[in-house]
Amino acid sequence: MNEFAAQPEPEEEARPRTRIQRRNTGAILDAALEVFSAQGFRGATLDQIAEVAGLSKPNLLYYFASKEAIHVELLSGLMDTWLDPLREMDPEGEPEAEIMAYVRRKLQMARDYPRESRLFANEILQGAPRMRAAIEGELKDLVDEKAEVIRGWQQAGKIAGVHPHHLIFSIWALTQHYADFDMQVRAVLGPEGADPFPEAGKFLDTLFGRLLAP
Amino acid sequence: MNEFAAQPEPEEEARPRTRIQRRNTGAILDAALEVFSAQGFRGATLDQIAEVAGLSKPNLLYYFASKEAIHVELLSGLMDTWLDPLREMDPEGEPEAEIMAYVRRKLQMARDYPRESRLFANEILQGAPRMRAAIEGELKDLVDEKAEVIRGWQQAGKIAGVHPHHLIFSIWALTQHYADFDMQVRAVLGPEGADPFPEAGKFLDTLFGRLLAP
DNA sequence: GAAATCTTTGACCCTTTGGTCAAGGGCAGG
DNA sequence: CCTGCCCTTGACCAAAGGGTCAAAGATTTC
Repeated sequence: MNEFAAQPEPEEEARPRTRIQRRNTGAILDAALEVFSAQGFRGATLDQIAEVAGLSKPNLLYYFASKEAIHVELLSGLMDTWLDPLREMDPEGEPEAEIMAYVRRKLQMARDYPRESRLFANEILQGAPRMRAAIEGELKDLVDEKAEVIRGWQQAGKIAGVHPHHLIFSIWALTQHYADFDMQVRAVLGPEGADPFPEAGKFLDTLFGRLLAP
Repeated sequence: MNEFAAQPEPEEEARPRTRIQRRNTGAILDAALEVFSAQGFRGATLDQIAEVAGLSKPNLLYYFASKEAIHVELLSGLMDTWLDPLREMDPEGEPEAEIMAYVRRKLQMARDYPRESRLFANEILQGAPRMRAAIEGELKDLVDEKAEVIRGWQQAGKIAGVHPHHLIFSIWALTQHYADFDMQVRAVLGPEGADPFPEAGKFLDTLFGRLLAP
């Protein structure tokens, strides 16, 4: 062991240790998610985030180096959660059931995590200035991998031979729409359709059922 | 149906008269579309818009009262263009063909007017603070009307009996996705899929063909 | 229970940004 | 070629917003 050893943590910023740090960084990230997803990066202000988090602005900046740092932290944390439903798609499973299950998981995410969906949408809309690498790397790789699985299923005659990448895009578009365009969906459905999701679920079941039938 | 139809021009600001006014307001609105759609309302600055328009900032404000006024002008001009493809759906036409044609028109708009699509998406994402009225009025009314037409077609057994409103949402989601998430689509498809639209068109033809078959 | 360390914040700073204004430039009509 | 009305802009302004800092409060450690 030379004296250059003993580097406890190889990478970047240390994660929160104390109870109080854990609580505050958590509160900040949650508040930031709230504000960024509703206002976009430039639309959000540190004061707003601080207020939602119940902290003072300088206190925010004690935990995060900058507004940008908070945003980056949110996004990088998000990517995994976001891709999990696709990761779970099992190459060994029953093809149609696997895809339908993926659709349902994704719709559930739109319902349960609309803020995350909007944060993501905002970022992509602006050309993903802070996520390009993750999109072109991690995300593309996973999609390519799963597209290959789907192609296999199609060649085995298990499901219809539609373009795998566009199939995945269609799942994203149709499910995230209910989070990202929530305001419009609710406005159009009016008060009767208070919760659009049950009906959306039925609709998507039909749609993908028909699309995938061999 | 109602007698509140179009009045000549009783309201607000006078439209541009002179050649020079027409040219400059045009340049400003085009520049603003460029900048707002790429950066969002708060992300855009008057200086950026002025630069793209080739005018000085005070000169912008000679033509428009405020940043907000430019935005509002853009959005209200947009609404009509945006709904036109749906308006064209003919109740007297052949049901499946009418809907398929609507899908194609909408996809073409996503390809030809991505900035408008993103401007719209930005606005809805933020909860439509400047368009709520138009969404809840004009847009909802048109959608309700067309949903009724679709329901008629379904009861006549011409197309499958899927939820009309969600059918329309699905058309919006699937077509606008190619404009709003363009960056992601291209990143995932990689260099081979340089122009995603031809393949997207084929995919959507299949998808809606299968969905609508009675 | 005092030193050492971690949290918190009031006050402050400087840049950005939406918006104003008075004065100067152009251009049409007489 | 002069008068009057558009058009244009350099110079400002005030507010907002990201970020800093020194000092005061808590906590933890020994």
